[in-house]
Amino acid sequence: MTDATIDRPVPAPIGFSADKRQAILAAALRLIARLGLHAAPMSAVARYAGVAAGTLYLYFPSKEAMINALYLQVLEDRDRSMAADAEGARKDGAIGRAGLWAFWNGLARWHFEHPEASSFLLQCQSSAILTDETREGERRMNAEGLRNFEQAVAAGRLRDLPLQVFWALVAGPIFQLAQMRDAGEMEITDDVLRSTFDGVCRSVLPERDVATSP
Amino acid sequence: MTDATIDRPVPAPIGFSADKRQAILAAALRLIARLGLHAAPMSAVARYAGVAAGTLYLYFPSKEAMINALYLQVLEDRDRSMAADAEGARKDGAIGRAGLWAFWNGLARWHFEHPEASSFLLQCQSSAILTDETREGERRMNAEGLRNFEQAVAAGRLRDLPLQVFWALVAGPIFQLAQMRDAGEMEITDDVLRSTFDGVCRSVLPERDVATSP
DNA sequence: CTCGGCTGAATGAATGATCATTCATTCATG
DNA sequence: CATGAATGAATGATCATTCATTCAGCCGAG
Repeated sequence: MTDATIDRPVPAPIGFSADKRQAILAAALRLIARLGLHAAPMSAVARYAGVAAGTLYLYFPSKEAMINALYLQVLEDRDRSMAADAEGARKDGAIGRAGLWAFWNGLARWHFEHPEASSFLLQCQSSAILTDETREGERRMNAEGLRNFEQAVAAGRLRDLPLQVFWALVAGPIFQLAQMRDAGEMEITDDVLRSTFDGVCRSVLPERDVATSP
Repeated sequence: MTDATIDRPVPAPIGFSADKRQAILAAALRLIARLGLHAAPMSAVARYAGVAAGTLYLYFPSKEAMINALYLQVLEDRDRSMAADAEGARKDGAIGRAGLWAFWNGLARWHFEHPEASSFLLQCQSSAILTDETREGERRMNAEGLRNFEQAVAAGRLRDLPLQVFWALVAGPIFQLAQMRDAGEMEITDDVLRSTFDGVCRSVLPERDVATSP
């Protein structure tokens, strides 16, 4: 038993087949969005993913772990999508109304174009199912955004607000619209997005930047 | 069997003992807030309420019905509390910054002073457990507020926004703060409330009213 | 005032259903 | 043939819900 025998003790570091893992997560997402976190049995996830029940446990140690993994993956998808949308608003963080639009619209559009993922996120966030580790992972993901935020505040390109107040004012309305949409209480039109964004600008931008452009 | 025999076919119209019914609902609220909608078994609700498991079913036909009843009751509590807080802002609907403060602060304070009830509401709203009937009941409860809103818009005391956008801008930030608080990510101080409210004013009040008072 | 029986709220052990999870077995692949 | 991913029936645990039984309080008769 030399040191060399310790090489790659586990052949596949994450899962066996990335496709299958993905199919499982996609099935879980759909079912949880449709039925709710409570009423989505693992057996149904397996059936929907086209695998046997036991297979789920080759990829995830438990249902809770699967949901937590899915949560982080959905967050990553959202971040990636927002980063792509923000291609225009470049580098240094030229906030102002246009920069905020790039950020806000990216977040809003993702939530409205991915209703299942959006519903899943909102359910997880208010359900005591996320572990401390997952919440820690989320915090780490947001570190860069936090840095940009502080920079923008320091440069006077955002009103001087605590980060959490900023997030509540910027993201809170989006999540609220998403929830009303999920409840079938409204449809999200471009007009709704525009007028909500206009309100958000007034709440977090310095006055001189509010009216910069439609 | 005359018509007279039909008198009072059921002695107690709602439940048997209002106290016991209340104890059950209070227990359900605490447990669901602490453990989450999924992990709150009826047996635990019964134990916590100091009654036997079977007793729950003398007061509610099912767990789902119990949760829906609790949801409507919590909404009524919140409305009552907000109405009491708004004693100052009287009659006609003198909105402006002061009137909005009466409304917004009432809503916000209730959510921060009743963390269990607040958490319960947020869980229900994103979990597909509310029936159409319950949602209809909620809509009926909000009818008066809707009328006041339309009046205020017509009188130019609120910016001309669709109702849902208004609600997203006013309530969305509160719910987001409540959720971050529930996740242990922040503490709600008076400063946080003040600066959030300031942002909300900018987003929904006409400019002339934004700076009326702190 | 007292006693015996009656009512129906309350009980909690039992039931049946549903799940998450396991593991002996299968089978495709190298 | 050997490996190990995949299977899916079986397991054990947990629940929501039921129902036969209990018993506290009430009422009419004596």
